[in-house]
Amino acid sequence: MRKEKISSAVIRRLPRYYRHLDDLYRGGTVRISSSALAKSMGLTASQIRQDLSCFGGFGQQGYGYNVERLRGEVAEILGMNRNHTLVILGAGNLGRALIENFPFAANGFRLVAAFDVNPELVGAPLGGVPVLHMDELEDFLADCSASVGVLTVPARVAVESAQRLAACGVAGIWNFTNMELPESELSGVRVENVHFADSLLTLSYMISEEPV
Amino acid sequence: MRKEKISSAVIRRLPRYYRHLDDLYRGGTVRISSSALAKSMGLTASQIRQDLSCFGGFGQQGYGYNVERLRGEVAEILGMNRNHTLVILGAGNLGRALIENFPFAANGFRLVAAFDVNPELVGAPLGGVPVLHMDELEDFLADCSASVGVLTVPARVAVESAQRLAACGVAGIWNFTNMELPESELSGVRVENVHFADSLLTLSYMISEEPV
DNA sequence: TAGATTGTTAATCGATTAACAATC
DNA sequence: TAGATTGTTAATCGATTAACAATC
Repeated sequence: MRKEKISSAVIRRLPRYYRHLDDLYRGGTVRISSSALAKSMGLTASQIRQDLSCFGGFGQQGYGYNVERLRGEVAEILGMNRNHTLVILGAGNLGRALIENFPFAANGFRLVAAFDVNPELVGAPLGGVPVLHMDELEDFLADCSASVGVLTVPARVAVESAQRLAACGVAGIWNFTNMELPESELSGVRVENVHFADSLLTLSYMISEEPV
Repeated sequence: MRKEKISSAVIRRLPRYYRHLDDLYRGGTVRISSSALAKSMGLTASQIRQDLSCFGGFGQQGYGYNVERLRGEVAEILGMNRNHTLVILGAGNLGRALIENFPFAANGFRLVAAFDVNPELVGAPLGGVPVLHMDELEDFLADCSASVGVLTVPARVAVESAQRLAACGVAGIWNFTNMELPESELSGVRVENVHFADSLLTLSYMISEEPV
C-alpha cells in the first residue's frame, strides 16, 4: 500500500538500504529475507517491511526479496535513474575532493562543470570537468540547466551563491558550507546540508559522556 | 530535572543550538526567550525548553535565557572544553580540506598529526600539522594518545584503519569513508559517519518526488 | 503439502506539542 | 505589582515493534 507522505525517518534510511542491497548484489546474493537484511543492518525485520511497504510490495511470501529487483526499486525510488546533473561552486580542496573522488555516476548524477573565482584554477579541467569562472555561472546554466548545485565555497559567500543557484533554477542545493541557508528565500529549492561541525560535535558529545 | 538517558534526537539538535547561540553571542544579543530562539531556528518553544531541561534549568522565568551563559552550557554539554585531540588518517584532497580549512579549535579539538602512505606527502607539514607515515601511527599514539581518529582514507583500507585506531585506544572515529565500520569489533569506540553518498541520495529523492 | 515469510493491522513506545502553575 | 516566560506535567502525535492472516 503506497503511502501519501513518506516520513523523513524512512527517507533517510533508503540510501542505507540501497548501499546494503548493492553490496549484496555485487556479492552475488540472489534473495534475502527481511529478517536477514535486518540482522545485517542492525534494524528489525518489522521496520524493513514497514519501510518498503510505503512504496509497494516488492517481496514474496515464503521467499523474501529478490536482491537485484529490490536494489533496482530502491534506486528508482531514490531517483537514481533520472539523469540528474550537477555543478560545483568552489574548486578548493573540498570541491576538488568531490570532483576527483566522489562516485557521482554510481549515484545517478553527472557532474557537468565546476566554478571558482580563482583565475589560477579557471581553465584547467579537473577530473574531466571544465572549471569556469563564477562570472559565467548564469550564462552556463541558461544554456545547460542543472538539477543540483554543490556549495563548497567559503562561508561568507554561501548565502549569495545559494541565491544565484536558486535564481538559475536548480532543484536542489548540496550545502557543504557550515552556514544555514535561508530556505524560505530560495523559492522551493531543496537543501541538503552536510554540516561537518555538527557531526564532529555529536561525536564530541558521545566521547564526553562521563563527567570529567 | 536531568534525565538519565538523552535521546539521540536531542543530541543531534545540540550542535545546532550551539551554532545559533554562538551567532547570537557574536552578534551581541544578551538574552533570548525560547519562543524567539524557536522562531529563528524553525522549532517550537516547547521543544527547546524540553531539550534544555534534559540537562538542567538554564533559564529564568519572565526573562528567558542569557545567551552567553546558555552558549557556554551547551558547549560544556557537547564536551567542547575537554581538550579533545585528533589525528587524521589520509592526507588526500579531503583530508587536506579538513586540515587546512576546518575550524577544529573553535569546536574544542586540537589536531595533532596527519598520516598517509604516500612518501611524497610524508614530511611536509600541512596547516601547521606534521604529516607522518602510516607505519608510525602506533608509535605516535603510544606516546601521544588522541581522542578521535579521522578516517579520510580510501574505502578499501577503511576497516583495517579503523581497527588500528581502535587498538590504539581512540575514543571515537570520525568516518568519511563511504564504508560501514564493524562497530562491534571496535571495542566501544564511538563512530560518527559522514556518508556523502547517503546525503546526496536523500537530496536526489527530494528533487525527484514527482513521477517522471 | 508444510514451512517460510510477506504485507498489514494492532499495540507499544517514544518524541513532540500544549497547557499551566511557579516565579522572576 | 503586572507581564513575561520558564520548567514540568499532561495530551497528542508519530514511529517502531509485535502479531498474524494471507499466500508463495
